[in-house]
Amino acid sequence: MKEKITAQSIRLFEKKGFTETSIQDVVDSLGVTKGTFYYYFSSKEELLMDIHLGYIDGLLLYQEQILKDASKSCKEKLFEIVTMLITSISSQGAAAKIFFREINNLNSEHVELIVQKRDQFRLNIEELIRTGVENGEFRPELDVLIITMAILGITNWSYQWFNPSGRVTDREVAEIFVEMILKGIQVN
Amino acid sequence: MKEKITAQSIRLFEKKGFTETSIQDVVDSLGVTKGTFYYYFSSKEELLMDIHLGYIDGLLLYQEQILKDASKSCKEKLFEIVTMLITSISSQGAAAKIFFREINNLNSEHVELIVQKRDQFRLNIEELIRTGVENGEFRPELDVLIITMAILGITNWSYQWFNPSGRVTDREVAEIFVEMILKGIQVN
Amino acid sequence: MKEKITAQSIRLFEKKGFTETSIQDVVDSLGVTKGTFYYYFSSKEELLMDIHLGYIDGLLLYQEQILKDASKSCKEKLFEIVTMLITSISSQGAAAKIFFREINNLNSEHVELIVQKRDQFRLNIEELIRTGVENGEFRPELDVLIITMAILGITNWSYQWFNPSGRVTDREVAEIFVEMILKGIQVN
Amino acid sequence: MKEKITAQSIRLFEKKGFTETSIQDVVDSLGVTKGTFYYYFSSKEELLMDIHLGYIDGLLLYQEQILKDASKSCKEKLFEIVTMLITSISSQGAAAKIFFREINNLNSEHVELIVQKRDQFRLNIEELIRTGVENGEFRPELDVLIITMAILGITNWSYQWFNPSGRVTDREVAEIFVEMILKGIQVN
DNA sequence: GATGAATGAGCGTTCATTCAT
DNA sequence: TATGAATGAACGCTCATTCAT
Repeated sequence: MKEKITAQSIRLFEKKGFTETSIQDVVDSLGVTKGTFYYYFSSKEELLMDIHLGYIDGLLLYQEQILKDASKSCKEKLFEIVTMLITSISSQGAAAKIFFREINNLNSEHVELIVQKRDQFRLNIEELIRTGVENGEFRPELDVLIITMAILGITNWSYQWFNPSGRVTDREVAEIFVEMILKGIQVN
Repeated sequence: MKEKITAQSIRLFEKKGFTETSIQDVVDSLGVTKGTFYYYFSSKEELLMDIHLGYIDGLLLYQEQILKDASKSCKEKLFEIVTMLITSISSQGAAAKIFFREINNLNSEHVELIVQKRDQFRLNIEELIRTGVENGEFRPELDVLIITMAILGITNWSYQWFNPSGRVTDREVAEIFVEMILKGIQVN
Repeated sequence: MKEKITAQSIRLFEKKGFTETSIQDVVDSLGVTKGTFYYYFSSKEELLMDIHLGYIDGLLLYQEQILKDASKSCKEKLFEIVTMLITSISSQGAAAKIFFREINNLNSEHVELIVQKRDQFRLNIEELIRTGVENGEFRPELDVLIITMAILGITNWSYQWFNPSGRVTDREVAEIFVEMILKGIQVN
Repeated sequence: MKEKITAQSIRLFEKKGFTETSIQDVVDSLGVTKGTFYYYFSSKEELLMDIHLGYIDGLLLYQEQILKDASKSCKEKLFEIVTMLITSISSQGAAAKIFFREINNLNSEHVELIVQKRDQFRLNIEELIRTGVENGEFRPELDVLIITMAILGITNWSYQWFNPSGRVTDREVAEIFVEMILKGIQVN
């Protein structure tokens, strides 16, 4: 039941927004009562936090697996991380939208925890870029921090537009993105 | 007075969010009463729409000026548009945050209008890239639509992190971004 | 309107208890809406605090007037204070009941303030007894603190049973009380 | 288990109040579940009634024992009853507070029964005073009903302030009270 | 132009109680 | 005996909006 509530909430929060979706909306759509909701969650905010944690923890876990694989180059790892992000947006689009859009509806302690985890994710990419610079894969003059923000912008922004059933698959988008990140768009 | 209300609202909406900011908050912080608000605005949503229009119309206007300058190359125009976006986030940070974050609080007609304008802005960039491909500035195999989304992601995402009083100026960020967009990050 | 709400609330809180009386009950009985209530009071607890302050401040003010009258003996002052308490319970019975019964529904800060005022009222009586002992009106071996509590018990308890329209008037009750306090009940 | 629930409830009801203490609070603090509570009690109100009965029935029983002792004078009996009341507040302080404070949370039938028992307790004291008047121990002009209320006020009020671990013991308080009741406070 | 009293619909949350297991 | 999922009614409170002045 807790999972049913979470799943349904993700759907509704994505469609109507967190604040605009009432607990009543959630439980009505499941044919249960508000009491049931509060049996499983202590507050609406806790539910939102659950959704946030479910999303970011999954990403962090997968990112770590990618990064610790000593057999791959930095370029390959970058490609895999970008792919992972687009894929996650593709497969968990609703949760992703909530994650990027509704963070301000968490209380300050929870915001802090989520921001910490987002920071960790970003720092891991910074580290990857830095390593790539050091081992000669990436250009030495790069401003690692800004470049990392650019890469995150490219990928994260796709929650705003990427359509899993559109012309281009998630993997193809990732390939285009990485091609651009590595080679740029100009003719040499 | 209408402008004072708008300006103050932008500040409050950015800090606390649109839904979490009440009309009472706005008028209290200005030392006037709710009646005054409703003399100038027919609804809270109209105020939000005003803020949205103020932001996007400014961008569109400036974008057009950049694009119609026949003396500049596509690369140069791209640089100017990127700079404009970062600068706008730098100088109108609060309005930018509201623009990207609170669109769902507009009613459906207004959402449609804003989306149309955002689409126009994007289509203009697509057109610019396409022209660059055709005239040999950009690589011919580019997927113009996805690349445009990547560029928008890079720039728009900066509303999430760019700090005008930080280490790097808006212009420097724009330069780093365009350098990356054009040349990529890998060593050739 | 604020006074109408307060007056009606006193009536309802006395009859049904503070917790058992809802804001809905209050506003329904006045033919207004909840919004009106919250236009005048920031919370239900604030209303309760208003009622408490209205009661205790009135008593303290009157008590001071009695005590500062240099022309009266301690016995006379004691009689006037007892009379005042019974009379206040007679004329403001409902507020008195709420005052004695519902203090625990105030928040901790407000409880502290009210307790402080009740303490002040008590300390003033202690001081009166002490003065009476010193000037030979009262017996020298009295335990002033406990005696004060006994006097307060006699008077305050009357909120539980005193009926203004009963056999004995408030003034008569006060006379009986003071007679007993001064002379006791046994035959000498 | 039923006694454990009752004992724990008395502690919680005294600290937080009856209405403010939920069944959940009670069962959580005992490490059991709500179902268990409803196995032993048919309602929260029944539990409160149990507490009331436990307190008043004890007092009535003891009062009867005191009163039927033909070897004691009315003064002595009065002293013993006052002592009993202060002692009960001292030893069962929490239950006493609940008894005096939460009676309004009983349903009307139960209120009636408790009031009846409180009345019986009071009537027994009235009878004692009346006998004392008739046999010459107490002054003949006393208003027995009001005097009884005064005595009850003195003793019952002590649930508001008496501290068993304070400067004065329960027995000493009783002695001071009875001394005052019998002789008054003025110098003859 | 501006006020401020009043509305009314809705929201998040609580909690005593029930009941199948 | 005891559990725990589920209910449903109520509650305190918020807030965008209206409107007579």
